[in-house]
This record gives sequence, structure tokens and C-alpha cells, in this order.
Amino acid sequence: MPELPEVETQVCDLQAVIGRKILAIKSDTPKSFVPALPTFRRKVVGQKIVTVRRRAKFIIFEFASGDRLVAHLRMTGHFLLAKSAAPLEKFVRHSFQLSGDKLWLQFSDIRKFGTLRFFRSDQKIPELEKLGPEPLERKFTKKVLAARLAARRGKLKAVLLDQTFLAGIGNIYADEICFAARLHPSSKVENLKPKEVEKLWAAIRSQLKKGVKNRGTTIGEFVDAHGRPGCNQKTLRVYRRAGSRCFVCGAVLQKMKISQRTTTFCVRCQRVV
DNA sequence: TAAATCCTGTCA
DNA sequence: TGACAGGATTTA
Repeated sequence: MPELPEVETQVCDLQAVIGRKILAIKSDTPKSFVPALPTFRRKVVGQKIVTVRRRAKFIIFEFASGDRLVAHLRMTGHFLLAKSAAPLEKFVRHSFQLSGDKLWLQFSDIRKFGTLRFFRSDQKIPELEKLGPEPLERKFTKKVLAARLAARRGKLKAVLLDQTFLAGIGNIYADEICFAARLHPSSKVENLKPKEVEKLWAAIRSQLKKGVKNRGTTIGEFVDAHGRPGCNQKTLRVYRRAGSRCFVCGAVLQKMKISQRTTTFCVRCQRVV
């Protein structure tokens, strides 16, 4: 679930850990750590957090030493801020005890796909090197999108989901972006006209900004670091609405698989190009 | 380019 | 009981 807006929401809340040292790490799911937990613990315990930021769907904790802890929430992961060591949710897998006033950073993750990785200050983070631009940054202009699209072929939704093309979009926002741009998700990007690229650019920006403003989409279990759900789900137009009627034209929404992902769209509103 | 994989929960 | 779920990598 967590896509750019959900990760951004988490990072915003996690500013509360800045200036704290990690005193101890407890985990019942050691598989999530790279390197393995004993080494990870040796490298991380005692380090002071100086920044917490987002890149694509990654959360990067930077330490005073320059070393970094890179977390990925995958499908069901999320951080929680707790005032005691007691787990705030049933599926808390890891817990970081922090220095200062009582504060624990917990990591809840039903499906255990989330990852926590350690990198020394002089190490490159290969996954970050390969990422495409941040869609909400100023320098991601219509021109940038047009230039990147010109170098690609294939189905629009598959391209939107590709993190090396653009960073941070997942299944929910990909469907909503296609609908907002009135483009069918299986449109071929090589066929997009300048007008359509412009609509696509505007849709990417507006849908992601809306998601951030609404503090994420909660379908199932996403919550912010205080355990509160987001409210972007109330604004969804197509995602998971197959079989229901389009809010715009009343046609029954259809679904298909693109890149192995369920894709919902309106045949009447969204044009195949 | 598609399928299998990592897990566990929910819903039909 | 089986299909499906927000992600991304690995393998064929």
C-alpha cells in the first residue's frame, strides 16, 4: 500500500525522532535486516539520527556519522511512535528504543515484506541510484516528463509503475492518475500526443499532491506514525471500484491485469491511444 | 514479459 | 477453500 503520499506522511511524522540516539533494537522478524541483525545492531546502536527523509518509497534515516538506515515499507509496513516499549499494534515486528524522553520507534508489518538496511557513509545505495525523478519536485516539469516518455515504449500504467521511470507511484495512484488524465491504462506511451502528455503530467502532480494533503490512502491497515488512518480513500475514483459505476459517466468500471496488477478503469471516460 | 517468490490476512 | 491484496526482485 504505501506509495509516495503514504511514505511522505510517515516521514513527516518521523521528524520527531531527530536528535535521538538508538539505544536498543528488538525484533521477532530478523529476516527483515540487512546485514543480519547481530551486525546491524552493532552498526546502528549508539548512532544519533540527524535527518529523516524520503526518496521514492524509501525512508532514509541519516546518522551523525554519515551512516544511513534505509527502510522500505513494501506492502504492509509502517512506523509507529510509542511512549512505551509495549507494541501499539498486533503486528509490530521490530522496536527501536530511543534516547531522551520516553520514545520507541516501532515497525509494524503484517506480511513481513518490509526491509531495514544499513549503509556506511561511504557506501552507495544501489536501489537509489536507479530511481527516476521525484514527481513532486519543482524540476519535474512537463518537459522532463515528455523527454522521459519519448525514450520509452509500452503500456502507460506499466511505465508509471516503473520506479526507474518515475519514483513513488504504486497501484492505487497509477489507476487514479490514468483516470484523472482520461487515458486508458493500456494506452501506449509512444502514441501520446503533447496535449495528452500535458494532461498526464497535471494528473500525476495533482493526484500525488492530493494524497499527501490527505495523509495517505487507507485501504486496510495504513496509518501514520500516530496510528491514525489517512483519508485519501474517500477521493478515489476507480481504484478497487470495478463493477461499480463511474462517478463521471455512470458506465460500469472494468478491470484487467497490467504488469500483474489489478487495474480498474472506465471504458467511456478513458481513451486508448 | 511473465511468473514465482517473500508472508499473512480478508473476503467471497 | 481459493483468490486476492498497497511492492519489488529474481528467475525463466
